[in-house]
Amino acid sequence: MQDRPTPHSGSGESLLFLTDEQLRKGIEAMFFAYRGFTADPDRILDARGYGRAHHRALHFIHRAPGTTVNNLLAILGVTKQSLNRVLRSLIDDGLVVSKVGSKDRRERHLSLTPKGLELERALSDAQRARMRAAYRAAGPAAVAGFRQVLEAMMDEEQMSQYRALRDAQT
Amino acid sequence: MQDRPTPHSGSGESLLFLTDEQLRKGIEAMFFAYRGFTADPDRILDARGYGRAHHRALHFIHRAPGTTVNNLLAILGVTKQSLNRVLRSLIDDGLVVSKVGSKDRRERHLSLTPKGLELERALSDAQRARMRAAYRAAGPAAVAGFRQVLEAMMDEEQMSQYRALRDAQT
DNA sequence: TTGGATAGTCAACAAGGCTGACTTAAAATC
DNA sequence: GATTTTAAGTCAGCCTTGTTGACTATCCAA
Repeated sequence: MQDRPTPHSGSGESLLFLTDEQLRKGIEAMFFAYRGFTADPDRILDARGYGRAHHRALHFIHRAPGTTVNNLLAILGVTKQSLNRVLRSLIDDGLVVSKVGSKDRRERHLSLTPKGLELERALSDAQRARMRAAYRAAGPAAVAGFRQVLEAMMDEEQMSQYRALRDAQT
Repeated sequence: MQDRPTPHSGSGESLLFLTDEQLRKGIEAMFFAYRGFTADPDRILDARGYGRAHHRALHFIHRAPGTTVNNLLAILGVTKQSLNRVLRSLIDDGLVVSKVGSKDRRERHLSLTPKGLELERALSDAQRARMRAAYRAAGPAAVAGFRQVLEAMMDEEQMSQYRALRDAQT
């Protein structure tokens, strides 16, 4: 395997631990871990005929009940039609309700029905359980580092969306 | 799920930081960070008419030159047809070569052409640059924690694939 | 009051997953 | 030597989820 001792990463200030080798391990860890991260919800979704896109919509509607379609669009970073299709099936199946805005009647305010809350709960329970197990196995110090690196990996845009959610509420 | 209390500090304290709130932040951090993680390669791929599937194939062929189709199938976790479609375009475009095995002539051994190496390099340079920036911003201790949590998040299967690649090498 | 901007919907298409059935060639086994 | 298994590839057809572009409804400001 041609992983020579970092031919081109040797900018003088480069810290000792930032070899291409180390970075590559981080990249691959991210790839495989993301698969684990989504595996449990994926199984639940699959059994009910939904996909990851439905999960994302449920998650963020749950997080910010009454949010508008446009809001959700920005957070999910997809196009209107992509979201609309997913939202349509969730609404038709009675998991999400869409209410015309009272102030601005162009807007639709989204929220979960009891049935939607139930599925969201099942999904997030599964995902939290895995996250909890990983956190416990790694310990508090590792968790802090984990979050720091993830946050440093985001774009400005993602960062501000993340921050808004992170600091909101509860 | 192995939710046994782990042998580190006091169990009271170790439970304290595992609130649903903390877990939720971790989940959302993972979601937004993964977007950042793939953003740069996605732009490069898009410009050349490829997708993430092509990136994954190039990455793992680069990592293990001479690997077989079956091998790649296992690592990527997709079906033959799915991989074949992607591989076909990479071969037709002259980025990947498929050579009949000399020992077992049923097998096809895959490797990158100079052109394939060039694209792989562009993609991994971009991804490494982001990872490097994140690592630098977070510091060595955070990086260790980052890797620990990610590894704890994998399934058994992913873990062994990851380990094989991690420990292989040079 | 009209013209532009904004929120949302709908139609049609593409990428990349999937399953299942089948072929070909080679290796392994009986 | 005949049979079975394995590796790879192919065809057909499906689904989800991404895309663009055109359209409707509503609001707001000139």
